Amino acid sequence: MKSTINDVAARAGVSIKTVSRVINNEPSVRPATRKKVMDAVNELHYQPNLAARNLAGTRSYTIALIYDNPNAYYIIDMQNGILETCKARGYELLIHPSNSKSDTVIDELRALVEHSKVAGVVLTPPFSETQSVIDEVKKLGLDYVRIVSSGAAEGDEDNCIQVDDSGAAFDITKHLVEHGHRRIGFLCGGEEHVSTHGRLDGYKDALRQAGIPLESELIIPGEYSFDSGVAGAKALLALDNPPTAIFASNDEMAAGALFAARLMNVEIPQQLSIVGFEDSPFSRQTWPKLTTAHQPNSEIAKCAAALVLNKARSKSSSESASANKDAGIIKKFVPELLVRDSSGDAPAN
Amino acid sequence: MKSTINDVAARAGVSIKTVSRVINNEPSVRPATRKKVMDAVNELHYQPNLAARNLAGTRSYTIALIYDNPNAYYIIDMQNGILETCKARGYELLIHPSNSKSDTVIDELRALVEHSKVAGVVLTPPFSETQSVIDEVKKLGLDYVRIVSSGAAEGDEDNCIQVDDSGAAFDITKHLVEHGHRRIGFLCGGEEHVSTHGRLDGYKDALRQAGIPLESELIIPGEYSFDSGVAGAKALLALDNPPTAIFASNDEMAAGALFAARLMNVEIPQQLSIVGFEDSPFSRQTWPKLTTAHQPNSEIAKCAAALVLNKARSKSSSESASANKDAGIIKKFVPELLVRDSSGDAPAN
DNA sequence: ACGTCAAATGACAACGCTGTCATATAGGGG
DNA sequence: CCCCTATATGACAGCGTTGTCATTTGACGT
Repeated sequence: MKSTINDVAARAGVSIKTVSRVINNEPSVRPATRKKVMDAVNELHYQPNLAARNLAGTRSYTIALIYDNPNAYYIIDMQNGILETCKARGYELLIHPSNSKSDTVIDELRALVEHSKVAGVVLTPPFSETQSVIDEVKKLGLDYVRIVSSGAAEGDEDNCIQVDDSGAAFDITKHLVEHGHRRIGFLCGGEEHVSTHGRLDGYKDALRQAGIPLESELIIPGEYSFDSGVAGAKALLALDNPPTAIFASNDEMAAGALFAARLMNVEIPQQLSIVGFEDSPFSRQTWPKLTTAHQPNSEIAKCAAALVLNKARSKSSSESASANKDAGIIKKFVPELLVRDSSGDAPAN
Repeated sequence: MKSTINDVAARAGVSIKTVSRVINNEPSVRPATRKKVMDAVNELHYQPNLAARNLAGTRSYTIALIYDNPNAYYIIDMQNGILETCKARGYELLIHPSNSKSDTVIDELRALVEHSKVAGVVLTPPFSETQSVIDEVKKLGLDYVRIVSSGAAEGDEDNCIQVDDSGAAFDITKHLVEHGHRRIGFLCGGEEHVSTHGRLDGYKDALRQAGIPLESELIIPGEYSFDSGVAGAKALLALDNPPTAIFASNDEMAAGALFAARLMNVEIPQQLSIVGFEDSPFSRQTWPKLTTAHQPNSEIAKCAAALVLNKARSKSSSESASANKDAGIIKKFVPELLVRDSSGDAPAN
């Protein structure tokens, strides 16, 4: 039933080693031979056995995704993106949810390496932005890719897929400014997230460029949660001179802001514009639907996976040195403004 | 660094086969020997190599989770539950999102079996309730567990973890009745889901038991989406004699109903009670927070995984026949009523 | 003390593949 | 046409475990 390398070798009339060479894209195989083998492979629908490969080779055919994120939609998108790349290249995905509060990741990482061979890991925030984790991964000699907010890429750009939070926040703010808003409230995400700072920076930059003075009373601390969105919006709307627009650091907070507005009988978007960030399914279920910034998570994941796989592969010397193998891998994403119904012109006043 | 079975054998002063026997819980090992081996295992932190096991044995140490569900929270819960069981028992999880619209699952299932050995699969709705998929899984001789709405368990109870939708819906409806509601609207989920019918049945049963006549105008077809919740609630509230409570088939629809109510200036829960189902994160982000039925998804997943593993294991004859190995595995769950703020006494009238 | 037999243990091949190293083969220069 | 060399191919040994089957051990009855 399941054909092995031996079957292929027999059918192609070569040794199993030659088959191995072909399926691993190693050099030193005559084109004619390569074709014979490929034909046999196709006829038999041969697929190399992963367990055997992992056992025999120095390379591994498994990568791990390390995460701890309460946002299920984000994780699912990540998984799907990585899975796509893995499937295409014959790798396996090991998913590894962990807890960023306790320090167990480090140990788990070690176990992962010792226990089953892992070719590389994809780290998502907050692990991707935690120095101790990064250090350990390096120490273990693992190939890795970090998905991070641009600010956290530092001198490690080669191993990062960046998300340009400040750029996207700039765009969003600019969108509001262009609609005549001059007083724009900003609801911050959690202090500990790098993205929080990036988004705030983008907001500030856009105001500065538009010549609008920063007003600290309009910047409210928060923590990426619905409740903090409600609270923040209430605070803003209670000001003597309330803003005509609110930029919430993510969709969940924006949904909270929307509710606060409804509560206080403020019409959206006629009296107040509200925008979010992330384009989570949330943003389509509020009413009105949220203007937000779309973050192509599964595309990001696909690129991250492709990047780790290339890293892992390039270490295997027998590999034919393909020149620009990283072609097509986008390393910096800027979430795109998505105008929906929760934002509009500033009230005539 | 990474210790192998050989290291353990050497340290314990036995052959590797004996070590193998011990770690696989096979009979015919003297207690004293077993202890020696276990000591060595612990001292060396020995973990059997999965690739080798998969390669050598007839058993496999990988199970797959097959799913196609837009609800990311549900999937994540499932994954976490299964992962917990797997980790505890030294298995690996292969996640396999698929598309229920196209018929590719069947082929993918075949590939899964041929390609990498898989000990068993956990099927979630809708695959778990699709006959062609179930048939194929059986044909492939795979061990499987289906997570299904009770109605779909038929004569296959041994392979099912059931969720008692009708029972939970009964409880929810009863809760409303006990608060004096006599006219209760029901927003249906999608026709194609078995759970839709189960939930509706529970609603009907509760009314019947309370001696409340069924009124077809109060039962609105829908499809488990926010929009359909909005539409359904609007329709109900527009009736000449509108209901005093609305039972939405899931939280998303309930959120929609909440919005429709706000729109029409209906106070919740003073003028109208609204309840959902599922206890998704949604239900805590609406305002007021939703009364709903809590479905312990990760617990369900844990049991499902334990069940497949037991099945897979029992086929290995060398296994010491542990009597009631399925002890502790719950095979029928009834989601539990969770009263929050969106439901209350029927208006005095 | 001895034979008996089930229970306990071990030797060894095999799983499907890759890495190493030896061997064969094809061109190119004399 | 032969030798040399680079290139192409193959033989074979592992990787860490389990399955099979042979061998040893110990408890028991005599």
